[in-house]
Amino acid sequence: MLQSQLFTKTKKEAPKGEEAVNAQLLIRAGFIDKLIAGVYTFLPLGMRVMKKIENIIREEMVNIGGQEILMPVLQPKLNWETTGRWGTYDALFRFTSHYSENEYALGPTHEEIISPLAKNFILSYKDLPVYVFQIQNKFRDEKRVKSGLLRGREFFMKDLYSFHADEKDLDEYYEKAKQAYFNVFNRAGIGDSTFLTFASGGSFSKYSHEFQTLSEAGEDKIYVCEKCRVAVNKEIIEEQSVCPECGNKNLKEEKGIEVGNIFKLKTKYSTPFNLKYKDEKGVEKEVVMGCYGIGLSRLMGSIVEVGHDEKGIIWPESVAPFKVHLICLGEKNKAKCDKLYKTLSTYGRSTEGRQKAGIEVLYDDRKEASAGEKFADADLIGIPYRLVISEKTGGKVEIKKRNEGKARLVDEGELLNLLIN
RNA sequence: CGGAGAGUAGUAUAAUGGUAGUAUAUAUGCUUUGGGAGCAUACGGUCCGAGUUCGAUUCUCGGCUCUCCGACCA
Repeated sequence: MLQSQLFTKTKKEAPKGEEAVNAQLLIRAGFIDKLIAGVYTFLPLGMRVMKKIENIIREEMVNIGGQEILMPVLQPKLNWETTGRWGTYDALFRFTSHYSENEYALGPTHEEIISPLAKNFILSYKDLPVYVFQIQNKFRDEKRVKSGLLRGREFFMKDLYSFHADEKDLDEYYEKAKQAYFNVFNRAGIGDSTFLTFASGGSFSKYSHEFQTLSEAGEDKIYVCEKCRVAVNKEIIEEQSVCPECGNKNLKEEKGIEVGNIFKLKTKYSTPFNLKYKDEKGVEKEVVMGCYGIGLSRLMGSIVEVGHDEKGIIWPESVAPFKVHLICLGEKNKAKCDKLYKTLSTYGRSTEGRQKAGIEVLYDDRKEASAGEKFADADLIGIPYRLVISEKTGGKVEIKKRNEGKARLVDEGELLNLLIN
């Protein structure tokens, strides 16, 4: 991608009044734009990050048997009346059609849609277990939005729903889902600061589990057992002030961002929707359910909260909008830069039928920008590898990682080796 | 939902009951290219409504919006 053609520009100043680091940096660098409080446009850079996060999550969900679907955001009142949540779910956006008396909701979560949907296809024990998920934007009428991408009214979420013949099967799958969630957060680069956290289980389970990323920007108080790398949410600390794994009473108070939540619904939604199956003996039984959510946009904000310095964002390579930021200094070097850009971005594409995607490069080819401006933008945008070609680099290329201070000169062969491995 | 603060060019800021200033961005020209370059010229602004006033961006009231704190939160 040529930076001269990028839709967005960086800003020198953070928007007025915006205190959350993720909001400041993502807006300044041109990843997102705020439309109203808690509602953002994802710009080209932000969209690339979002797609990478999405793909990581998709792979992990498919890996535990998830089948992807897409349910409607626009939903009828009836489904919400069936569970009694039309009147009690405060965060539900509700409205009436201008042409009729029909009332609708914008989906904040999809138990009310997936449960009756599943009735069409789950009739027998032979149809179980089954797992479906979707990735889409959700709407919640939050009393108070806050902290940039961390709590919004419209946000991206992955929600997976599992259907089982009995609780034992749910329990087994729940553990698999837990592991898949760890994989997601590890791959997204925040594994080191993300803790499995025991939280309220509602009326049907003792616990649910949250995945909490330690951050000052977090809104939850959690108590971390450093031995077991698990934590307890403050909401249940009255009844549980010791580590549930090892009994350790010496827990450390921290603030966390809830980046994921897994929950055993059991029959909470199968009952109102009459979601049943026939077992081997022909006896009707209720389907047992689980639900598993990850907020993608919140995850993106969390990654920025965890990975930044005073100059800008430091993206983990797995979710960075580009792998390489190539900076060309001086018009005299343009031909050299163009050539390297072409080499990198087409690398491996046509060699002996191997299908490689090429290296993702943002090429700062802007004539008018000064060296300082280009460096400042590179630091702000936070792409993992910065390459520079200038008068000083001679026949070589300077390479510097965003999270390291030192730059060094390499030749093209070494460069390719570094970037491919 | 309770409380607090704030709305002035694209962005960030200053000032004023009487012609709204600066920086940056943008446009043009020239110079410049290793840490947000220089000179010149140009373009561009007081959230909405009502009230007070000869006159309101400024004062008063109402509304809307944003941010923060708290409460709430599958």
